[in-house]
Amino acid sequence: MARLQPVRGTHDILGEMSLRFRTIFEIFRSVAERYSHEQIDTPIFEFTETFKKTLGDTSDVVTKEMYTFEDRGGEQVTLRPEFTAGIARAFISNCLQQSTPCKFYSFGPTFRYERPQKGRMRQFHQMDIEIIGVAEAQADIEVLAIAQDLLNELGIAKHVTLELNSLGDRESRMNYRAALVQYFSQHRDKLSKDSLTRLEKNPMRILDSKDEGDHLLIEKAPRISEYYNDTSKVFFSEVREGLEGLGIDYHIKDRLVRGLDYYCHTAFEFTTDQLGAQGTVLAGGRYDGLVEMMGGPRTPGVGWASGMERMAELITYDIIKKQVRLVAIVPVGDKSHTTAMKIAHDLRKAGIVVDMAYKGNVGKRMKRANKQNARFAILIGEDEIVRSVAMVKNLDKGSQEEISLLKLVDYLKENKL
RNA sequence: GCGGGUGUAGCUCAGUUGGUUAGAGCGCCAGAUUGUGAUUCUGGAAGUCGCCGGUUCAAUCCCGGUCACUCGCCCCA
Repeated sequence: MARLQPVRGTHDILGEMSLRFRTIFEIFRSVAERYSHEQIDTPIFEFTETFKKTLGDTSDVVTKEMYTFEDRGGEQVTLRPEFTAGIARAFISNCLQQSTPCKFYSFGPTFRYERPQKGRMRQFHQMDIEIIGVAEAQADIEVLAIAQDLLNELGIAKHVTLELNSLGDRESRMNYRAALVQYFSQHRDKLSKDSLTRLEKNPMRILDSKDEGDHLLIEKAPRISEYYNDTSKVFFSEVREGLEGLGIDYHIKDRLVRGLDYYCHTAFEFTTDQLGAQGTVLAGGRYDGLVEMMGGPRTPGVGWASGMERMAELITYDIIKKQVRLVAIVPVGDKSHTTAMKIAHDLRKAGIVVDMAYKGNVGKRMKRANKQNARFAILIGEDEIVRSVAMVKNLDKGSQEEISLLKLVDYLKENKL
């Protein structure tokens, strides 16, 4: 059969996957709102400049991963490859510096033109948390607490570990970066090909290299902790103490880095070994330079993003929010249709989930009810109509009894729909 | 963007050392059972063997290209 395929790297979300998404989002929303975060929805596309300015002209995301096009008015626009830039733009556009701290959560599709693999699509969905306007480490701690609560409630915390690092403030990071460049430049001949490119473009990323040969060099490379100035040290220890106070476990991974210039201090990733090469389930950090870089007032910020598809792979079936079990209305004989419809309508108005098939004899309709995992089938024939009753069959038990139409709603509710 | 693997029914997969009608299980549809489902039994539909081209008397099978998926790299959620 000739297939109509969706665009490469995009997927339809339906059936069980849709249930998984909904479960994840509802838990996310519930956790975020408990921390008094408010929802913000920014457009899924922005002027290309918004992303270029913040992500940098040389980053991979900008150079090869953006979905960019010219609209009919001649504007260069880009489908968002991440949330933070759009939210920071919205912060500036809406003059929200007047109402800091801004605690946001957001959710939606995100686009990167990449080669698809497991856990990596061209259109994927992220959940996002940001606190803008707070320079204190409490914000970092709180944002991590949200993440931890989310993972706990999704039942996947046991498969995930928090890797934590500090990049230090700007001064510390610049000094460290210089030291790294100097060190690796002395060992150019031993570096992998990829790492030679990184040395030019993004030297700190060498620390994350998967190349065996690089590992030996990385072992002896300068450590970022040796370059923290006093403010950086204090800030990092505040974050760590805060996490310990809340009982949030973490592992310091001093090779965890961020390439982009606006990142500072806290950087973290929740990773799992259950998703192949794409082990990062949730990641973020502090970005004190971002809003200013976009042309807004100097404003600190911290946040994270999490990939829903990756989460959806990890959650187990028992946590998935099941669809409410429905009641199937089964008219018996053509003359019962109108009354059956009316009963279905009344039950729906009472908040009960009802399905009535469009055709078929009783046997077919019962089969359908069973396939839909209905809890009750309600048979309504002329006989019942005359006596104002319904034959209610419990499909789990196989038993059935006549219930007065007047008591039907109460009966169904009592029997836990 | 780079390298490897895979592509047969809605799903999971057999199969053909190139040969005439391509199979199974599950699912789906129908009947046994026109006022009672999940079990059972019987029957049925469903495939241009991913697509295009090449080699051949003959290609689902061999070769090339292409598309999609997949594993890894780059990078990232």
